[in-house]
Amino acid sequence: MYPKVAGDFTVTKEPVRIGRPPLLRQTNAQILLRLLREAGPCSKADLVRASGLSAPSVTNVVAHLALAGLVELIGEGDSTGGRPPDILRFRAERGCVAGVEIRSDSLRFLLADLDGREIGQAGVSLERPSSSPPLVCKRIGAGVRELLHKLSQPEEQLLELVVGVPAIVNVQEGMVMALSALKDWSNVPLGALLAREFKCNVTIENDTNLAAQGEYYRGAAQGEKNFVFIIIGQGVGAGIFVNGSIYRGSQWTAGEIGYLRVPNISREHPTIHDYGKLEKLLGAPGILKSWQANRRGSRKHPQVNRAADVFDLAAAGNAEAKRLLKQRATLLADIVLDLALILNPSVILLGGEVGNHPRLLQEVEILLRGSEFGIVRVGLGALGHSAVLWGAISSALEPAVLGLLQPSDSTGS
Amino acid sequence: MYPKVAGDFTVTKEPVRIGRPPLLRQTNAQILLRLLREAGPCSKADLVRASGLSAPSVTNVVAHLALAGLVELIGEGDSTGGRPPDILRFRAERGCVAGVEIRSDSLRFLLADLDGREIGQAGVSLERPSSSPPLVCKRIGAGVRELLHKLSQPEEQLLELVVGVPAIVNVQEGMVMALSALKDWSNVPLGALLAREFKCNVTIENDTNLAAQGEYYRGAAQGEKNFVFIIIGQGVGAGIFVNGSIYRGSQWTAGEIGYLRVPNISREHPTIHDYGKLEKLLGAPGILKSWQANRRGSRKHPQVNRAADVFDLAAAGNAEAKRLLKQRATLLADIVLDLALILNPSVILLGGEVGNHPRLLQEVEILLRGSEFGIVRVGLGALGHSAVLWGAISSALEPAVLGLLQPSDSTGS
DNA sequence: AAAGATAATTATTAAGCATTACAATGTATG
DNA sequence: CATACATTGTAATGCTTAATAATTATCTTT
Repeated sequence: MYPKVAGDFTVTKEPVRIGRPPLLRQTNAQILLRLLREAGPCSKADLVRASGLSAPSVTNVVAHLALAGLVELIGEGDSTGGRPPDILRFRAERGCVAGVEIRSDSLRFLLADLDGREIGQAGVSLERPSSSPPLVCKRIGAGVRELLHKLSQPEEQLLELVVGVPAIVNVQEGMVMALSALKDWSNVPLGALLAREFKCNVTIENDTNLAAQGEYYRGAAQGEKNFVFIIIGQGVGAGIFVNGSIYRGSQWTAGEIGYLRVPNISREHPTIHDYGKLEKLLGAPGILKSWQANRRGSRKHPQVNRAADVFDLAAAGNAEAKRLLKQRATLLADIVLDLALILNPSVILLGGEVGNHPRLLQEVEILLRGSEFGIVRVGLGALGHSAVLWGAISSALEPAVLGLLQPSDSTGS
Repeated sequence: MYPKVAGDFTVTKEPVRIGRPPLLRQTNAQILLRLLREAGPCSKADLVRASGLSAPSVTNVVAHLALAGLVELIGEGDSTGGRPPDILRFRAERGCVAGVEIRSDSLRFLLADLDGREIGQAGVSLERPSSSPPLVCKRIGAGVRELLHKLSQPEEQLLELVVGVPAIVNVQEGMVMALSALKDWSNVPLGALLAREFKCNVTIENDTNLAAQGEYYRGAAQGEKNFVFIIIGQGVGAGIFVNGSIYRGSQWTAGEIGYLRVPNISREHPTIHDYGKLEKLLGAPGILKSWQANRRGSRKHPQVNRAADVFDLAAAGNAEAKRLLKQRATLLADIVLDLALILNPSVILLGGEVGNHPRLLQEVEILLRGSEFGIVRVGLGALGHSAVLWGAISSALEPAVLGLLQPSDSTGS
């Protein structure tokens, strides 16, 4: 009497996350592991109180976690009037994760255990500034392997690798889509290339996004679920955090604020292979250029090497430098206000060679004073150059641990 | 040997979502119900195939759903070579949800069943433009009750009420924080006030956010997980969708783009109780004011009543109107580009009395042509005035159905 | 009319958590 | 120093839920 509709179901895309019995223990294993990692070593009884699970369940889950090598007993604790507890510990040495930062002229590596504690660092410089993708992959493979070996970590220990690239990145497919600095880095399947070098999972991510993640993980944005990290160095970019995680947009280009139209910026159409007008002014080269253009060789106009030197001169009282600083701060204040109005973040952090200067922050704060709307705390990033690597480590930790939890399904019983 | 750490756990904020046995059936009930609602009436066998669950489990879950009144048998279907299936149906009439829109001079009501199908509409005008909160609450109570009665829905049928307000809203606490139009609407606990009128759950939300939700639900943004809906009427505001849901920011003020600093806007500090400079230009009053200021009573400058009339004149070829249109379109194009650069949405929709004009869209599209960056599809909202109400209905549906699913826990057995 | 196919139900088995009972090992106290 | 009491952890049993297998019901096909 009613038409068949079975066919409609075949279009269901995902396999549907069904609730089978093992789901319960997996869920509880995640919860107990998280509690253990957050609270540090503790007893099963502590976990019982913290989780709300019954004691036998905790015992059962802990046994499975121990079998997966994620947890171990480290002896007895002090008694509090009864049987002394067996103290459990998260085995952070069960595996390690690696963060890689690709810069225009060098590579940086950071290795950390499953608690996110640094095991070792390394770096190599790329002889030619614009090396080809396959060569960079080889260098990354060699660099990470060397670091592992130096720290006597067998290669199987490496569970997750996250790479930060100064480019627009399709994270899902591991594709580097466009890189303003290097022309031959368009549509490079970096994830696939690196997957050949390592057996572990490889993730490619935009470096600015990772820097924001790093500040969230152990920098100036801890606990801030919605914030923006503006990085001003050679170019200008922003990492946007929304609901506690990186926001990438619909085509992976969120946060490309180098082309923003703010007051005092002439209108022009953004193009991919060139810096935006705003970026040209606010970036380090733009500041140096402006300084040199006005330079008359006097003592009031000393030679400088870095953009930050100009700001230092301003701090020292140099009038011309102060004028330049104020001009750039005005630009930045407009960006900050626009971001605050659109996104209403709890804080906007400044970073990068230019952005990390205290005097610049101070000027911006003065310019923003008096607003009733778009109020936002502005601050400096706390991690400096290492923000990207720590963001990579941070992104790698969760999938690494989850990966170790899944096989416990098959090893069960 | 090791210090006690039990105390650390007491600071754990949430009660922790533990995995107890009932979780499984709840999860599966949600999944089956979603499948049934998406695919329309079907048999248990169809659900078995679609979900991956076993037939007995489906039978069990369906029995519970039927007990909760969410599902019913509507007879036998056609056989496909064997026993004819019992066709199941989602009982959309199990309850209803209401959407309310508070405008400066009127209230609008919309009632829908659990399938989101309209049951009825109503509206009342507020005699005084700035009515006090308690009075508005009474009007809402009376209006919704009257509508329910007219449609012979018992009051217990109403499961969820969502109210859209043209103000900044703390959704979590149901507080109307600030309303630029009405001065006495600061820090009004509208949620608490309305909770006295109705026994069901009440949610307060910003009207622009709800309008975006509406366009996502059944308008021009269906399937767009990241988009922005710009509404230009009296003022200017934006509803931001991120990862498939409303983004509200850290202090509920995301999308307040009326104060944005774009080119050709003089810098000023945003204040809460006044429109922003940009808002003053782009809003309907600003357009009318500009038109009237240049007006010389000639045939080339006819009297107009609405801002959209000016755009109509531009479409008809009036040179002065075309100039005005282009000027405003330039402003809007700057906003659109900035939003596209920061958020990289898949589409930006225009709506509201002014924003919904095709000629304005056309001009903006022309101005944005040529950009390689910040490319974004621009379009018009499809729902017009009813977007807010449909957004309210959309937001109400999920919690309403989930609310009916929970008690099935206690009614079990 | 008999055989085969599809739908739904009814045991039966397996996995997982809660409750209860109990063993192990301390502290507190007379 | 011996006993009572507190705390931790484990073992045994029962409840919830889902998967598997077997059974029944009903229709189509030959």
